[in-house]
Amino acid sequence: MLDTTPAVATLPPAAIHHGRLAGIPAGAATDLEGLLAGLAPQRRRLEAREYLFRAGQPRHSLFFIHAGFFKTCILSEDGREKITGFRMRGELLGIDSLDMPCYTCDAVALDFGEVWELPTARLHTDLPEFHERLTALLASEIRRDWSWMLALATLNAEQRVITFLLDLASRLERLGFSARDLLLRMTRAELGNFLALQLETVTRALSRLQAQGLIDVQRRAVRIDDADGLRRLLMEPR
Amino acid sequence: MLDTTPAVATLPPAAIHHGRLAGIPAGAATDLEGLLAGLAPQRRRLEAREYLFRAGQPRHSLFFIHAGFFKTCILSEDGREKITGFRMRGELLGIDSLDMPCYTCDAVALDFGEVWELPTARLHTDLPEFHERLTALLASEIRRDWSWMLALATLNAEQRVITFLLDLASRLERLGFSARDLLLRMTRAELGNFLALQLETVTRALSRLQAQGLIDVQRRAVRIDDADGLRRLLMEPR
DNA sequence: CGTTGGCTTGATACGCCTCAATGCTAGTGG
DNA sequence: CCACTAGCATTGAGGCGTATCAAGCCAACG
Repeated sequence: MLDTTPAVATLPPAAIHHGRLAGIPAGAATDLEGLLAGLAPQRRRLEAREYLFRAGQPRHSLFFIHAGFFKTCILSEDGREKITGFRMRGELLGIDSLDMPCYTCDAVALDFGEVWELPTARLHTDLPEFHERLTALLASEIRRDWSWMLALATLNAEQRVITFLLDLASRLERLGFSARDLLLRMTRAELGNFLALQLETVTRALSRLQAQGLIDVQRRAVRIDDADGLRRLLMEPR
Repeated sequence: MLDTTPAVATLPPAAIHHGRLAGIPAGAATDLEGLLAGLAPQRRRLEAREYLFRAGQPRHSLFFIHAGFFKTCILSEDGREKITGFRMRGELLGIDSLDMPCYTCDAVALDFGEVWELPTARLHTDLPEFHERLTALLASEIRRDWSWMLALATLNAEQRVITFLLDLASRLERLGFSARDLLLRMTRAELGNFLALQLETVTRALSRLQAQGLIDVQRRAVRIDDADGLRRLLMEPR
């Protein structure tokens, strides 16, 4: 039987971020969390595929992700869609529309999730020092986006998938989870959308990496067997 | 003889942003400009291809573009490069590294240029209300990046070039210049880099659009003859 | 007037997309 | 407990769009 929590098999129960709501992680708190907890924010739980907000809805709050995985995506007038990022615990949703009356992207839970609602009005009055943090978060989102733009423009399909896996691994590790055992919360189609590839191409890339013995793929469960081998492939011309 | 200022042929001399330094534009000021002029900032002039700053250099200032065109680009460890944007009068350079001790991208003048140096320390003390503006600028840079990520991921070569031309036209128009007569300040290679295409592909796309009578290309001078025709091509599947 | 950097065009190759079929897993209801 | 189903993932075959390589062109400049 496939364990649904491969990423945390070796970690204390407190670190479990998978499983149902009982398993809300207590460990691996970010420093942001302590700051925001002082506001006693409204908490909101979401089910898989539930929208936290949609582009166009009036915006009054930011949301701190306390548990779960989210995607943010934008939609053009003619229906083209792009996932702009996969967001996890410790990140904020809604900062891209801080200066707007309405949200400018959709935020969707990929799994269950819990967010803390942070009305921007209250942030202003109760937590003025937070403004500084917000600037830093905005700037780092820009750098992150640029870095993905670079990756999508200069790497081939296999290299993009590798970049995604290594990025996910390092983010999970920073939260206290295993950097070897990943559980992808998104479909191949969503991954392809984010990486500007077709879902079949993602599948093929994963299969090829597995054939080379670098990773092990069991549908959404990916084990990284040879991170250095993956990094070596990133160095190749294209 | 090719006029080097085709974009402004029908505009008053004050609006000329091309030509040599004598032609620094007086018109089309952004509201930011008035705010910043009060600081009596240090001015700096740059020649074509001159670096305003490079990634890794200690960062103390933002720069307001008073005249000229710039590109910002990032470089990966293994030498892959990506132009993250072309910046013009009224925009700020350096906001992406606001929270860092060093710049995280290169900023290069594509032509002559004049910038106003804004030491962040002074901004804090002398212009506290600017913080709000900065947040808005950061958020809108994120949305702009996302919008380009969408374009690069979902449009074909020709459509990307069209999107670039229409975007440039509208930005120039907002500054008070012609939206029909564009003068590209970047090489085909730079344009290709930005659009995630090879320079030959950019050339071919421009040639094809010209063959359809939608634009007229004379090297860097591009005249938009049928903007609606261009927009119609954007709607097609891909 | 030669040189240089940038632009254009052509021929060919190749990586990814597209379309189609099959497989796998989890969930559902008999 | 076992069909049955629905959704997602995998694999294959073939076509297409862009990259690559190569040659020639053009304008600017010393």
